[in-house]
Formats: sequence, C-alpha cells, structure tokens
Amino acid sequence: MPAGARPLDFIRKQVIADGETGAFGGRVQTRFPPEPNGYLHIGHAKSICLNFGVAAEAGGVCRLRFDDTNPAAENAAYAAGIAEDIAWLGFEPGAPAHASDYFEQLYCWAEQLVRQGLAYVDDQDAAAISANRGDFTTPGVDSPWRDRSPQENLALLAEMRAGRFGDGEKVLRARIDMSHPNMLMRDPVMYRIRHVPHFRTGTQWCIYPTYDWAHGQSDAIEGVTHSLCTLEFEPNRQLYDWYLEHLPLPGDRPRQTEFARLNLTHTVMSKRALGALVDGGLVDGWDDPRLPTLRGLRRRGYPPEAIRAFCAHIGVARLNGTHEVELLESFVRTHHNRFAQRRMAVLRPLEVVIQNWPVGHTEYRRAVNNPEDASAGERQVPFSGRLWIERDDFMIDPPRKFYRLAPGREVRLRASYFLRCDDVETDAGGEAVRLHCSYDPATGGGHAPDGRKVRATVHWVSAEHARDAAVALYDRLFSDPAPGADGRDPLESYNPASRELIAAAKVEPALLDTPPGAVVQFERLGYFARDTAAGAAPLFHRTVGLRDEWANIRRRRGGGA
RNA sequence: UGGCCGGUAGUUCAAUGGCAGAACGCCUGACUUUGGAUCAGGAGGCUGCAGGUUCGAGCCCUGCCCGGCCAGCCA
Repeated sequence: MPAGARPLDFIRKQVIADGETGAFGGRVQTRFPPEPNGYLHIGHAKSICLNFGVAAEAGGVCRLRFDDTNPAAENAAYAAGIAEDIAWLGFEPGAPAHASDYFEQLYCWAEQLVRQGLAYVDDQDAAAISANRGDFTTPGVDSPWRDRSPQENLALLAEMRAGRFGDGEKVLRARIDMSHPNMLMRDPVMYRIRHVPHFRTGTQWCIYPTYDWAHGQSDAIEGVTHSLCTLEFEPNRQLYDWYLEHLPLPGDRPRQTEFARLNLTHTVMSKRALGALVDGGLVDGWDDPRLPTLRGLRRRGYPPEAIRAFCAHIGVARLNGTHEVELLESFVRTHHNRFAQRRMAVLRPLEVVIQNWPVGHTEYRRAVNNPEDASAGERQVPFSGRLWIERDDFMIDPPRKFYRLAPGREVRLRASYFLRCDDVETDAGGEAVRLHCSYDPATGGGHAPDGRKVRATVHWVSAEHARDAAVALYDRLFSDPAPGADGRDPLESYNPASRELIAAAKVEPALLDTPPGAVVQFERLGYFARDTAAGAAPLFHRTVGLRDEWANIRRRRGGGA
C-alpha cells in the first residue's frame, strides 16, 4: 500500500524549481522549530517528516531549533523529551539550536530598528494596546508614544533590558502602520517584559522577544532557506518578510511557506486540549496509549516506520482537512502483519472440556510464529483436555453467517484438532458456562481425512498451562469524529469507555517471553504491545485490532450481538 | 464586517487549457489452518454555484456561496 511514485507535493516542486533557478545559491536548509512547552504529537510528525525529508532529498540539512521565547511556559524536560521523540521517529536531531542563542543579536537588531525610527517603546498597557489596535473594519489609532525620538527610545529600551520596569509596563513595538489591513502589521510587539527566569539563559534577560520578532531572524542567522510552517502562520509571513527586509542579513533571505497541519478524526491535537486531558486525569499522562502524542503512540505499539509511511502517504497541501484515523491504523497493521510474531490469548474465557481426551495427558502442538516470515520459526504450545476459548467464538443460537462454534457444530482449533461441541452447560440466565466437546484425533494436521470442512478456526489456551496477563483494550478517545467542532468543548465527546481493562486474560506461556515494548499479534484479535513499565505484572496494550469481517456484519445489522 | 488562503470520489491527494485518476475505506469473488494476510474485479464525480473567454475549462476572467486563519505582551 505504500504504492509507487506519488506525485511531488507543492513544496518539493518549489524546492526543485529553486534549485533550477539557482535560488539560495543552490542550498536547501530547513528546520523543525517546536516550542518546548509540551510533548510532540503526530501532527508534529508530519512536520518533522516534511522538514527532515525535504532537506535529505535535496542534499541539505535540517536542524532542530527550540523556539524558546516564552520562559513562562517552557522547560528543559520538555526540550529533552522532544529531542528523544524525534530520534525515536527515526530522525537525527543533532545538537539542537535555540532561539535563545540569538537573544543578543536580536537585541542589537532591535536597536538598529529604533535608530532608523522603525521601532519605539510604548508605555500603554496590554488592554490599551489591544483597544487601540482597532478591528477588522476599523483602523487602529496611533499610540501617544509612537513619535518618541530614537534617542529616547534607545535609552528606554536599555532600561527595559536593565530591569528598570515591571512586567507589562512597557513594550517595544515595530513602527509599521496602525491602519494596515493585516492586523499583524499594526505595530506588532517585539519585546515584552517578563521577570521570569529562562531555562537556558537564567535571569540574564527580563525582556523576551515575541515569536514574530525571533523566528525569521533565527532562520536567517542559521542559514535556513525554506522556512516551512503551518497555515495559521500565513498572515505572519508579511511581518516575517518586513523584519527581514529591514535588517542587514548575513546571507540570503529565508522564505516562509505554509502547509496544512495534520488533523485526525476522533482525537485532538491542540496542546490546550491535550493538556486538559492530562491535567483533568482523563488520561494517565502524556504517554497514555490513547493520546496522539508520539510518546502515547509509542507505548500503544505504533511503529515509527508506520507513522513515517503514513506521513509520506498523506502528502502535503494547502487544503486544511481531516484524515480518518482508520488510514493511520491501516499503516500500523501493514507493518505489524509483516513483523509481529503470533501468539494465542483468550480475553474472555469460556471453558471447554474435551471428553474423549486422555485424562492428564499433555501434547505440545507446533505453531508458526509468523506466517508472513518463515525465519521467525515455530514454537511449542501445550494442549490438554481442558481449554479456554473466546466467549465470542461460541453461540448457543447462532445467526446466519456466524461460522464459529455452536451446539453440534465443528470448528478447527488453531494449530491443532477439529473440535465438536456436544453439549452446553448454562447458568440460570441461560449463558453458557462450560462446553462439553470432543476432538477428532485424525485431524491433527488441520484437515479431516474424510474431507469434511469447517468454516472457522478458533484460538485457544490450555487451561492447565495458561498464564494470566492484564490487557488494555482501547477505543476512540472521543466519540465525535471532530471533537470540539463548532466551538464546543472537545471534552463533551470524551469517550469514558475509551479504555477497558481485562485483569486476567488467559494466555499461552510463550507470550510472557515478549520483551517490553515489543508488539505481538494475538491471533484473530489484533496487535498488542507489551508495556514498558518494569517489574509490574505483564500488561499488554491493544495497538489496533485486526480487520474483522464478522464485526462488520454485526455492525451492518445494527450493532446487535 | 476588512485582509489572506482554500473548495476535485466517503476521506486524503493527483491531473503542460486536451478522454477526471490513485490510495485508504466500501461492495463482490478467488484462495486460505487467523472471518487475518494475499489476489482479481466492482460501485462511487453536475470538479461549490452562475456567467464569461476558448475549437476545447477542474485549470484562465467576473460575480456569488461555503470553509479556514488573523483583532495575545502565546507560538
């Protein structure tokens, strides 16, 4: 399904065109610029794949640069986590750069703009600045401090830096146009006062550059040629260019190009919403397997290869849309189908007694570890006269198209014999509690010598040899495909049944040899990742289910059993 | 309401002004010791709407409709 040659996206086309026209001296340099105020999610993965991918394909470089201009929200732990996640995804973040590396240069440039009369210190408070900015239809009004002399501004700026003022007392603003149709051009703030220590520069600074004042200049300093960002920064491009045009840059002027961010159905991607889930205890933390964070997906068992293949597949465009999670899941299945070893596990056990099995006898059945990969070898699975099978694999009164076990019916036991259900013990409510069955000793090869067929193969675990394991089943975190649409609170559609814990699934002994973090297929059920927590009882997270035709039939009938 | 950007199959994306395609999903069949995987076939479109230019428009022009982003001292 990775399918052959996908047409090039508009960004790669542009990069190639730049190479042909000799723009940027033939160089290509990109950057991935996260703010270290949270963890990365799959939306960032799209950007990472794009930035690192474009650079690699063009023989250029891509650097990780932390956009650490807001000390109130950022910390070193987030920065370390981000670098770790990038490496896990399969890219080399190298020694990261930081916007804070350029604070001194930025300050020098700010002084230059002041000297040219292109920036000024404003004494208005935040509310006044906001009120005087005007709105979409009415122009802003000039600040009373807009026409201070360069000398006065220079002195004030120095005092701001020296800590002579309290938070919010003054800001430095670019002097552009208070009636500009682009609101971002109405004298944007360049520096604000924050007496907050920064995780890298400590208390060295108490004025911090805004995003707009730092970003393009950081790009220019590093020699970035193609500054790729998401669509919501489109109006910022005009400002990006304005700053760069008015500064004496060391090299070519970088160019900002916007692309659509990734959205997925049934989940949220904004840091605010993610934070609300974590802080509200609705999930266990940033690495909860239900979250679209890279740490969550890793714990869930999503392989980085599948995430990269997904990102390559969806491409990049300027159209803001929403991908179905099912597409992501199909890439996860494709990967695990090829590499995951198979094991048997019974999640909701139903007891089977084989009446014609020799009492006390155990036989070891050979089972292939991965039918897609002969080199994965085989293993021995203990078989005896008392088994667990899946409750869902039996029905007392089976509807049409249900091919599994039922009274009088015969199925094949995976890697073992045919099994016939002779009798059912039920409880007071009519539920099956034990099946009395018989096996056909002639069918050990998986076929009946007399040529009779079975419609289904069922997985099983020998009760005597079964081990217990905890299993976490996951469903959509949000029942609404577009949580938070129409301005509603996304939490309104939080799915309280998004996790179901099975305390003691019955599993074959070999399953417990699975190393932490590894993903195996529970035959007929799905892919499951062994939890990475050390020392605890074995726990498996369901990464994704198998494609399930019977579930589709049930769904089409209206969800019933 | 002003500015900018978008609108092609259910979804995401293609299509030098020249027969509207792919992937995932869906449906049917084959095969099968996973109702998995694999293979073969199929359905699915007034290219947002209306005009215009042209031999010819998804593409160019005009108007309209719908959606996104922008009025933080967040990024």
